[in-house]
Amino acid sequence: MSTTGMRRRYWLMKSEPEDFSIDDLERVGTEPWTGVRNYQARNFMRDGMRRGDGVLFYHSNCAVPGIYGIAEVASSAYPDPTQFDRTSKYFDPKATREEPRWMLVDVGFVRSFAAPVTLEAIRGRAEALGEDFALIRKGSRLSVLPVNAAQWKILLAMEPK
DNA sequence: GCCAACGTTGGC
DNA sequence: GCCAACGTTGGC
Repeated sequence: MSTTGMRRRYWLMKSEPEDFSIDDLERVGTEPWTGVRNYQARNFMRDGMRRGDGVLFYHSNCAVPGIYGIAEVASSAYPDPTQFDRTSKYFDPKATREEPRWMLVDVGFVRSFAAPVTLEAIRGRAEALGEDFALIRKGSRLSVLPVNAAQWKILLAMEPK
C-alpha cells in the first residue's frame, strides 16, 4: 500500500440542467445521483468510484451542451433509494432491498466554470483526447463515464478564462 | 420536435 | 438464443 494514498480517478457525469444543474448542486452542496438505469454507468459508480474522485459536471439536452463545472465523488456506492419507491419514475419492480439493482454515489459541489467547456470545443480537441473518450465516441450515450488523467488535464485547461 | 443510435424486453 | 418492438438518450 502506498503511503501517498490511492490516486484519484476522474469521471464525467451528465445531467439535464432542467432536471438538475450545476447551480442546483451548488445550492444543495451534495446530491445523491439518483436515476441512473444503465448497467455500464451503474458499474462505474459501483465498482470504480471512490470518495474524492474528480467529476466533470456535464449539461446535456440543452441549448449549449458541455462541461459547466467540477464536482467530486462524496460517498462510496450504495443502493439508489428511488428503485424501491413506487411513486418515483425510477421505481424498478424487479429490485429488492435484499438484491438492489441500482447503485449510486453522492456528488458534491466543487466549483462552477465562468463559462462552459462546450461540446463543440471538446469535439475540436477530439484528437488530443483520444479514441477512448466515451463522450464523443460515435453513438455513445453513457451518462457516467471515465476520464483519464490526461483527458482531465486537457479539459480543465480548456475552461474559458 | 425530429430522429439516429443504442439498450432492454419478451415472444418464440 | 434470436430478434422485433419498444423506450430512451441527447444532439441538432
